[in-house]
Formats: sequence, structure tokens, C-alpha cells
Amino acid sequence: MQKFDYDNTYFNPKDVLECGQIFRFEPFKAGYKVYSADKACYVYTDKSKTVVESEYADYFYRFFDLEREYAAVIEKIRQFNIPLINRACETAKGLRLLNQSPEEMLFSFIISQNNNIPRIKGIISRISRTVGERREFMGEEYYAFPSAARLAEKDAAFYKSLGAGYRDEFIVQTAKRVAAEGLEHLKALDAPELKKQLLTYHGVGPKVADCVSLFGFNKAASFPVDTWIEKIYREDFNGTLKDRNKINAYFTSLFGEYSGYVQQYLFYCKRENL
DNA sequence: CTCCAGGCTTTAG
DNA sequence: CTAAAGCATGGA
Repeated sequence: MQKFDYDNTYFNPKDVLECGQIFRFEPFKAGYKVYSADKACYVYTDKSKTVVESEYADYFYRFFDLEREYAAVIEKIRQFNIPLINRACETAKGLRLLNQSPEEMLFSFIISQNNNIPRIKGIISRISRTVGERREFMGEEYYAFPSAARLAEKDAAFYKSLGAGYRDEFIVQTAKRVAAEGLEHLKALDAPELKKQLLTYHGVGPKVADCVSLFGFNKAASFPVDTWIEKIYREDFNGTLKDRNKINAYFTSLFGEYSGYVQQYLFYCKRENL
């Protein structure tokens, strides 16, 4: 087991995990167990440090985006001089954008559409448990997120039986395509071209594409617009646009390369009522 | 009972 | 091109 720590000012496990960007984690002792692709870690705060324990320390160092200086990110965001946003990144100072598995993000956010977070977690957990490979971490079992090839072996009725609802066909079709093509060829694309390509997968629209782009491909120029962001736009920005694509254009033109950070601080604070 | 949740595909105009 | 119906599921 490897172990490292990091100053907890801009790295708080609760803020990082509960802000809606990841669906596979659970409370454990003083912190959380976190699962990404086929790997696991234990993250907790001890005094002024947040500590990560894992067999894959290097993977999780990058996963938690620890090469990036969030003091500088927040300083940039404060220059937009929007009181609500300043409050959000003060309240949720320990939040960071995770670098997650593109495949896991693609399937997870296909499942997320017109759905709520507790249910999304349940569906993903059941899929991992029944299709993913069994692993062990700290003396307990866990399950890897399944490869696209494994996912493609199951049919729509199977995913419906796990509670995926009408998204069953989306999972099957996208799994078959990713099993055949992979996603490696998307990593070299810039944000606009990546989004355009992601939109060609069955079950992926603008919002899901933005989430996959942001959390799976590290494209901070992405600004996913969901029902919560619509609410923020309406109530806190006094916006009148109805079209989500136009709301997305409004925010991305405002925040540019910092769109994704702003989006997460706002989403988290609104949803948690902070 | 209706409404809502990190919306998308399909069809109609 | 835009607008709206239809979609599975479970909790509030």
C-alpha cells in the first residue's frame, strides 16, 4: 500500500466527492473509499492534511488533479467579480475537478439523463457488481467498472433489469461501438471537436457530452447545463433564455477556460444549499 | 395522486 | 430549422 498527503485547504474529500462529478464512492472510517475504473483508494483528512492510500498512488495523484494549483484557479475566478461565484468558491474551497476514466464517464452520464443522483449511483453500482471484475482493497471486495467489451456482452433486457429504464438501449449500442473503436482517438481533439464527436454516440446529447468532456477528458472549457444550472441561471443570474444550448453559450463565453470550475462550484452549492 | 431528477431520441410542423 | 411528445424508475 502506498500513501501520500496534501494540504487540505484546496483538497477536501467531501467537497470533491459530493459535488456530483463521481458516482462510485462510499463513506469509510474517517473518510471515503473511492473507485475509479478498476482501481480503489481510501481518502480522509487528518489535521491539516488530506491523505490518500492506494496501491496506485500515481494514478490517484492525477485523478485528484493534484498537479494543479487551485489557489490560482480560484484567484482567476474571483476576477469575474460575481458575488455568488465568490461565495461559492469560498464555501466549496476544497472542491477539485477529477480526472476520471473517459469510458466510465461516458456510460455513467448516459445513465444520468433525466435521473437523480442516488438512483444513478445505484444503477452504476449494480452494473459494476454484476459485470465488472471482482477486486480487493483493504480486506474488502469491490468491483471494477466494466470494460466496454464486457458491457457489450449483455443485452437491453439485462440493463433494464438493473433499473436503467429506457436508457438500456443507449448502453448496449454505445458499448458495442466503444468495444469496437475504443475512445483513444478522442483524446487528441480540442474541446469543440470532442463535443461534436461525443454527440454522435447514442444516448449522448449536449449536457452528457459536456460532462464526459469535463470529467473524462479534462476539458475545463465545458459547462454542462442541467436542471440545476437552469435554476441557477434563472434565479441567480436573472436569465431569460430557455434553450439550454444558448444558456451554455452564455456561460462559456463568460468564463472561457474556467467554465468547468465555475460550473462545479455553482452546482455543488446550489444542490447542497450551501 | 402529481412532480421531479446532472436529458435524449423521435416525430411533427 | 424549432417544438413537443414519449420515455423507465423511484422518492418526495
